[in-house]
Amino acid sequence: MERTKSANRWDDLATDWCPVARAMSVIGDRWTLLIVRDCFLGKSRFDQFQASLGVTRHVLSNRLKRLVESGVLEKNAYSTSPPRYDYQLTEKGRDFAPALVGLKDWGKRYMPIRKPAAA
Amino acid sequence: MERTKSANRWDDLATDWCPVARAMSVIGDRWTLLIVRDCFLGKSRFDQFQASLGVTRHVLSNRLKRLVESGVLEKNAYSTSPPRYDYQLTEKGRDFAPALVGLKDWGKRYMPIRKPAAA
DNA sequence: ACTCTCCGTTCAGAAAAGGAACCTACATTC
DNA sequence: GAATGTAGGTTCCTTTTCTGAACGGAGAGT
Repeated sequence: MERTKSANRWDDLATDWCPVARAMSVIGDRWTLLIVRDCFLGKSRFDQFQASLGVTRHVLSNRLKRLVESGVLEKNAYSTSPPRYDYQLTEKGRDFAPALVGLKDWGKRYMPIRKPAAA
Repeated sequence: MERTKSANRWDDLATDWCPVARAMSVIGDRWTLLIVRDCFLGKSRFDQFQASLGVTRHVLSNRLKRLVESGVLEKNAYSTSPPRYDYQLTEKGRDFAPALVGLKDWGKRYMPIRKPAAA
């Protein structure tokens, strides 16, 4: 593991001077932010995320793992008889709400809905 | 909701029902948001972004192209004698400020600076 | 015993990102 | 007037990540 090299690659964002970059190191990967959005919309289970996003199970698994590691989500067993888990927002995750609202407002204003092709 | 094929892949985000997802279709790719941040910090030229981010020129070129296409940035010739261009935020880009501030605040609060390894 | 659901993991192939060199067009210096 | 430098890219090849689809395990239902 040599580090001490790159000027600033993606994996170094966690230690960047800029708080936006550090935020991106947690939620900047493809799909991650949309998983968090789904959590705000009440989704909490693997298959719910998968159905909602259409992301591959492989990537979803990876993203959930990273979100738990970074303290945005918590993995809880909601059933032990069949071992089942769900993912809940932590305080760190819930406090992401203002940023998400900012993105929502901008998207609402500047990215109006367009139909995919035609009627 | 028949979608004919993909439930919801990355490239379909532009037409998603959710404004956050539509926002992500513009600024959700790796590095894109940090380019926008750099614009807010006064950077405007290709090599400035490249030096600031450490992203490859190839990816940077692609991201700038897409940001111009989506109306977040404008490409202007600031010199014709040596042909030189810079990238400026449009109104759409400038109005991204609240979202960026939301991310900054969250990063500042929940992603404190950690030193890369040790001295 | 067979099937179903939920929560993943594994594998091969496609797409994206990384790294470095190269190119254009002008300006400067030798 | 040939080499050198600078800004803004493009091209090429390798490495990493994502996709798509199948497989697995641990109960539950029938």
